[in-house]
Amino acid sequence: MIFSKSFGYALRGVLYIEMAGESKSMVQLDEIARELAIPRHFLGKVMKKLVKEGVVNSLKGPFGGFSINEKTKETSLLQLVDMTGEPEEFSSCVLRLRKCNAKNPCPMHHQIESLRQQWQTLLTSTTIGDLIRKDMPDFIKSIAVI
Amino acid sequence: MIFSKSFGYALRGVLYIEMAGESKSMVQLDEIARELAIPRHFLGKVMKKLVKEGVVNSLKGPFGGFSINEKTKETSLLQLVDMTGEPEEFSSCVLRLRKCNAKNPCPMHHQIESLRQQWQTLLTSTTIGDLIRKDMPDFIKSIAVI
DNA sequence: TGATTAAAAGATATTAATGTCTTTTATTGT
DNA sequence: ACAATAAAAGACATTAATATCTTTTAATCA
Repeated sequence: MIFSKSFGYALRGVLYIEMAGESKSMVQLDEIARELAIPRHFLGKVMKKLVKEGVVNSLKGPFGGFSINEKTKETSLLQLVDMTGEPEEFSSCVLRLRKCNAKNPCPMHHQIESLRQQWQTLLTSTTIGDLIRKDMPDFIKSIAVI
Repeated sequence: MIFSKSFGYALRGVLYIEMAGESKSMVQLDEIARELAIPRHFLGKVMKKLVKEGVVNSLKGPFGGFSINEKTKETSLLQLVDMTGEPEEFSSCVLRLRKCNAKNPCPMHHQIESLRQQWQTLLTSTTIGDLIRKDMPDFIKSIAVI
């Protein structure tokens, strides 16, 4: 496993807001949680973080809910990973060896470092908007419930 | 984070047994845990699994401890990952999207699949013996305590 | 046989991630 | 102001990974 459930919830949640927001201004937690089969209150906490970070907007009260903003589509997956609190992710030696770094590399350091770089690049260069643009029709199925 | 602590303990533990075993026939849990700064009893449980899988040998009683066997150096890192119980690892979509597979791929499916493949290949083709052979002198520092 | 040693096994504790439930706060319309 | 709505916030429960402690089992030696 690479990403936390929280990350998956955040990503699918934002994507759902993007999609459902095309036909209405506000998308409510109830609907998102129901359609994506995500625990409602837990999703609420995850979304709260994204609101604090400015990735999506929210409004309380009647006709309230969540909506996308200028930042939403520009947000990279790596940012989303950070916001949903992956503790260190790729920071230390994935083999969990000590004192492993470029100067004193473990035997697999360079190979792993290459993969890590590719992975990091992919996550940094891919934005939420990219995911929307690519192949929307099939993709809609991907974020929905099983 | 990619691998569990258990995996790291297992790998460092086996490597320590390999190294320390050069000068004595049996390496004891006490010594391994102390030198690698790993919780003793927890390491014991991890090592127990490896013994059950035949990756290392163990002997109870005085002059007992752990020792390597024919299988030790041939064991791949992927096998070690499995033995230390990563639940699913790379099995489903890392973005945690549903219904994501080769036929109905999520937008990042192919890029991620490529990285996953590289990673899997690396873990499958690298054995514990490989880690020992590569650059032992510096490497010894890597598995030891901070 | 009995004492000692060390792994194996079992029971329990801690911690972080996840999940659930209740209360509070902000917004809207009457 | 009041009722209704929906997110925010807080309290608590569950689960899995990790950690600790105790008891049991197997081996050695005197």
